[in-house]
Amino acid sequence: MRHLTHLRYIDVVAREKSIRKASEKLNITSTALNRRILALEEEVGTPLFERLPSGVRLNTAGELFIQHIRSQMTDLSRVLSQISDLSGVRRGHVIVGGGPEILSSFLPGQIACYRQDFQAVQFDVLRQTPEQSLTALMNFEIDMAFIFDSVLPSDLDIVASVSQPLFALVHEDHPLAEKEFLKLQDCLAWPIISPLSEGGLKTMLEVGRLRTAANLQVVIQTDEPNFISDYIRNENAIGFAIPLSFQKNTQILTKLKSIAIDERDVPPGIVHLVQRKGRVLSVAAAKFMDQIVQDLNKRFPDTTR
Amino acid sequence: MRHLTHLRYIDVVAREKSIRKASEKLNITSTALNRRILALEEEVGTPLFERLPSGVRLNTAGELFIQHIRSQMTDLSRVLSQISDLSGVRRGHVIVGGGPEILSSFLPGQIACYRQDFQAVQFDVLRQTPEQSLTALMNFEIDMAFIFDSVLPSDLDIVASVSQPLFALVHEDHPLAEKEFLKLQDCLAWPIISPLSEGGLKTMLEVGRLRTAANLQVVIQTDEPNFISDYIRNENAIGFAIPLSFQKNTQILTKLKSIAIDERDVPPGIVHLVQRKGRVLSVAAAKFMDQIVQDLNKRFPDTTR
DNA sequence: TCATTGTGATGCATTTTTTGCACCACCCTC
DNA sequence: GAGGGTGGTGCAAAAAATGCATCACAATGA
Repeated sequence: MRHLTHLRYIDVVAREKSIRKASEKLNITSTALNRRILALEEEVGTPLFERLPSGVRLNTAGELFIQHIRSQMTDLSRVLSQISDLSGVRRGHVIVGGGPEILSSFLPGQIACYRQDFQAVQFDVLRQTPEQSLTALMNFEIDMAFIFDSVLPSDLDIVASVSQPLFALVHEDHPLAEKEFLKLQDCLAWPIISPLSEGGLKTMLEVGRLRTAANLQVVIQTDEPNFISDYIRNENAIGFAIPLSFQKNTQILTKLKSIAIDERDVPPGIVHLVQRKGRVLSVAAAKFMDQIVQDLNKRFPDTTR
Repeated sequence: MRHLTHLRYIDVVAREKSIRKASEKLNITSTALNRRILALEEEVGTPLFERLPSGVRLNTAGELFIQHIRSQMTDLSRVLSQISDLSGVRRGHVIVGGGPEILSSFLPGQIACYRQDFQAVQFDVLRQTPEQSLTALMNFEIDMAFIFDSVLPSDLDIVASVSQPLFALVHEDHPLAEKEFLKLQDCLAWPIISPLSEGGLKTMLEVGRLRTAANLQVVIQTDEPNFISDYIRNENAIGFAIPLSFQKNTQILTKLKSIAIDERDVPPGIVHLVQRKGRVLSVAAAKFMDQIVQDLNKRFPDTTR
């Protein structure tokens, strides 16, 4: 869409903070791009960028304008999505952000399920920290995000919240494998694979550690669910995960067993599904969200929305 | 703004329901306009207009699209207004709709007051029936409207509501002129100038008529405040108005007197200041609204918001 | 029935706009 | 002060938008 292209130019310049870099990304000359910007500033009647020796940067007017541009672009794609929905084929582009916890088992399942019905919908899945998700939401870069156990600003709409107790992952031959549930103290004798990044799982485990004064033997720190599951197939170590990361997934649990940690030791974390406040999503994204919320409700009846 | 021009083209075609007529209005050839539309439909991927022998008409996709276009246009002008507000000079364009009741005294005073501070703001004042105001609001043709005693749909935001009792207008030499207030029965002996259009004042008077079984001698029907005031300077007739139509206006009341009608005879009507639900107005329009609401609160302390 | 008048669509020449190349002026780093 | 980075500009070529003349079609009216 030609119209969109024009807007995208400005957007990319703002992101790249350099006309030349942006021009490469857009496959046009810096000249053309530069003149476009000059023309736009002429039309608006005031400069939108500060010129620095190292590139350009949005000034206050530019910040206002770029916000408008971005909201226009997403609005347009929403309308186009609605329009093609009229003709029966649901098209669209859904962009989802989230941490490693939901990227391994839950989200792939959801998207596969959705695409059974609507083949023309394309998905972008981004691995992000909670902070990245928040700014991406505000900049209209993603449609929705999963945020695990993090402080949420007020300019977000929480679409669903699901409580996630901590589970230990062990090999099926592990001495603890037959237990129904574990106290954190039970893990002291074994090597521990701890989450790496701050927040989320790591915080949950940390809380448990402080509560129970358990001196866990952390031998590996990583956030990769696949690494964890592969590793505990080799050594009798203990990994940790939340149900969203392994439920319904046969692959990751092969020869493994998940055991609930006593909630008195480690209180459950909460995963929020959020979107930018007040934003109207495209038909495709909205329906996808619906599906997720319904599925969460089915699997975790205490999900709130 | 060039960008805006493109959007306006489509908008005008939709309004005129004819490419040729629209092209005249836009001072371009029908060819150019036609091709623009074809190109746009190409980009969107589906026709937006039905071609009829008598012109064009929006189809469903077009309706969706035009709504987007209009919201984009007003959004853009809002952003531009915000941007120029950054540099201290408040620019902008405020479009207000309303019935004759508010066009005579209240609105001119408000706009004059506002423009004392902000000379660069331009106003459009449209005389509209309540129905016209409502559709104009929904189509982004006006920023705000005054609606007098009419049913309000739920897709409006009521910014302020002010209760307006009925007043009789008589010449200062009129036998009734010295009274503090009037019963409707007091008016039976004199020629009456009644409002013409349905709704608003007319309805108020009608309610009073039914309640008190007063058989008023209607000799003239008109909605024009100026006509009414001029006429009762000549014949000892009685006109009717609400405070918003004559307050603070020396001109219209010259040699005239306004007398409150007993509220037990005629219950007060309500004037609502409304805007499209959820719409963010330009700085100019928003500040103007603020001023109005403040002024209404000062003059009619029972104003609700 | 046939001419008239309205509608939107299209081929082609013209005008306007946009783009790309080469180059300038500037700033920072080394 | 050389080198590499930035944005800005003059000029010619390329691309896009426009206008004219004309077509096809439908409704209207004599």
